[in-house]
Amino acid sequence: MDIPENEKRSLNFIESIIEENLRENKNEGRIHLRFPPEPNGYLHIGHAKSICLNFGLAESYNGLCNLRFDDTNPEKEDVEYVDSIMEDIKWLGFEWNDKPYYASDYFEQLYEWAVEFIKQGKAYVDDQPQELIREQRGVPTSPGVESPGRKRSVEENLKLFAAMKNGEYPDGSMVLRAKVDMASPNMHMRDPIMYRILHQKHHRTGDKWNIYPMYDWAHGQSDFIEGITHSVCTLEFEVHRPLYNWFLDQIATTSYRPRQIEFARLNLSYTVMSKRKLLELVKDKHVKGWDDPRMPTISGLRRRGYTPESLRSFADRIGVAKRDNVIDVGLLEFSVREHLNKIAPRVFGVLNPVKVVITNYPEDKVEVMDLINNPEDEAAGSRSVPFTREIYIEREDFMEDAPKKFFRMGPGREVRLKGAYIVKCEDFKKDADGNISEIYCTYDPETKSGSDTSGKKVKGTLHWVSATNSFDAEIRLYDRLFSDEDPAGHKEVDFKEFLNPESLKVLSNCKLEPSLKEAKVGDKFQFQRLGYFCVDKDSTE
RNA sequence: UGUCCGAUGGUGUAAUGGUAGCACUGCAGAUUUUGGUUCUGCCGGUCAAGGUUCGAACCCUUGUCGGACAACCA
Repeated sequence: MDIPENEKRSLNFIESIIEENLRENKNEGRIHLRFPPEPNGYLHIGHAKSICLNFGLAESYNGLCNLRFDDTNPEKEDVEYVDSIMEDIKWLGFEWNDKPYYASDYFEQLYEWAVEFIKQGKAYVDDQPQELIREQRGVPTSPGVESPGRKRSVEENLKLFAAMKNGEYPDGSMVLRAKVDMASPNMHMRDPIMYRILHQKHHRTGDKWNIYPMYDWAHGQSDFIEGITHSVCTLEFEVHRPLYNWFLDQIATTSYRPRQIEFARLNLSYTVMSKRKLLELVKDKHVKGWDDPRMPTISGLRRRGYTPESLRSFADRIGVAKRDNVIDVGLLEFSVREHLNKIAPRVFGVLNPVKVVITNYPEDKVEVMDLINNPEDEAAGSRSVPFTREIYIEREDFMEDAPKKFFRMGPGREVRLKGAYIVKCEDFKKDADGNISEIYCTYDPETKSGSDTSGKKVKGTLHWVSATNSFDAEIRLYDRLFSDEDPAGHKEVDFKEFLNPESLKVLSNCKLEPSLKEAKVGDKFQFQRLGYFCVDKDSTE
């Protein structure tokens, strides 16, 4: 990376740690990260932050980044999620090292290590009821009490553990616990559970296992097996770190150690981020699926028209630190607009049309106007837009009694039709309900766009679409899903109470310029003076 | 009454003992055939009190506030 010294970006705290480790040649100077999603839901913008962080760190330090599915809880996990996760990471533009890894691939090794633990007296089977174990663990402010299982002989433990594995006991009847310290002020050190009995089919290992490792026993060991050097996770795992290190110290035989580093997860205003709540929105049909354009999922944002670039620049902008944060959702929205402004072709679309008749324009004439596609990008070229006697403009662009600051059309006012002529409103007609039904204008032939010889200056420029050379389309207007800044932050009120009833508006009678006929699913456009739109996957001819 | 973590404008994030900067937002203006974009300017901040030091956002102490931890979830 060739960054001039004076423009050198300052390091975030994780980069500082990495550079320090590089200087001291820790782990032979290797940099190896991993992104470890549990395949129990779709990835959201918070995961995008983590993906950009982990894969980005690997990129900038010439290291590697594994994709590892943390699939140790078959009750919640599914291949559907595995597939969507891989798709989202690829779409974001990152490549994982080698192949997708799975914690479930290490079940055998984990089991062997556990047996070793038992032999060394570092683990024991506890057959007490779950409630009792929980009770004995105590509370953070006072020590727990030791389980009678602690005194079980190695032989007995070995026998019991093998029987657990062989499916001889029912779910929940026994666990394997590490013998650490029941008096530790850190709850995670109070003889943590390493294995539970679960007669549950796993999406990869099938019926092979009747016991499954817990997070703490699986995660650090997986890092270790894969040679991970920096294991980046979110703040809530901070208290797990002593246990993470303790387990590693028991199994490591060299100085190599992965190091767990915690950062603050992303919070976004006006949205919910927990997988549980997102799942609830999907299940209760408040949205049309995980990829509903209002969802903060990566697939939802993609469908909404976000680009990978915009998400990556967003991730850059929000930074990485350890303090809790709430990012203004406006910053995310800014990031797409910023990118789309540069790449999206400008087109004309009239969402809420009202007809305008240009009375002095020949009835059958069709003039082909040449319009610039993108003022931000000369290479984008231009396109043809037909201009005719009858056109549509936006209903909101006409006002019968217009105030001074209203620069658009009104009786007696002149405005420019962008890329065409300056027209003057001469008259209008209303229907029985008092709505404007038709507007009558005259145009000035001297004012043709690009060859204007009139010298006229007008305040307003409107977009328009030919009434005879356009087509109808359904347009969906999306707004924020929640009307409250922190929908999940109210103890007494369910977050769903804050659902924005106006988050989706479907407009059916919109008029689009002919060039849009060619548009394909995923294509993004700026409807001039309106905003950005993209072709949805369920679009029809 | 425990342990751990954190605290810089409205929101994020830099400054790592030496001029508190950047981005978003907001406000004002300029340009503009998008009330867009772009450009310029402005508003606005070191949680508190002590200490160390020539000098502290930064180091120390105490306090305050916020968060995490008591699933056979991750």
